Amino acid sequence: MAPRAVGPGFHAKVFAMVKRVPPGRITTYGDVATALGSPRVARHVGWALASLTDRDVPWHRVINAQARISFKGDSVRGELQRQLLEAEGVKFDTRDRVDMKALRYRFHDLIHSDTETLDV
DNA sequence: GGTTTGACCATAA
DNA sequence: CTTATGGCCAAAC
Repeated sequence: MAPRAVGPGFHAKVFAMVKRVPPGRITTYGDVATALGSPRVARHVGWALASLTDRDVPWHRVINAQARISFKGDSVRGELQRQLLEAEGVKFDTRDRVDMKALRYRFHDLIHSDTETLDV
């Protein structure tokens, strides 16, 4: 694949949004997508990051709603992401899960917190 | 310009 | 808990 080196449009928003995430914090694709205006574009968020390679975008701070690292096929990226997060102080659970409730970074109050998943 | 795909999410079983 | 299915939308082919 040969992605463009310039801002493809939607990706630009994703990149800018991910750049907002402070170190030691994590966020989910859905949150980024919601912050962009539509929670349905969650797939594009990850897909946009897929085009990333060496940029100022902390893609490793973006995980899925399951509080786990998502990767389809190449597990190498997942291991790398885990190392990058650990380097920032993010601790992983025994099942490779992070404390989303505490580390989840919210871009704005635009996200509905109606459904609170009470687990554990 | 139609088809395929994809680092997802929510819901159901 | 895990697995399966549908949906959603932009970019790549």
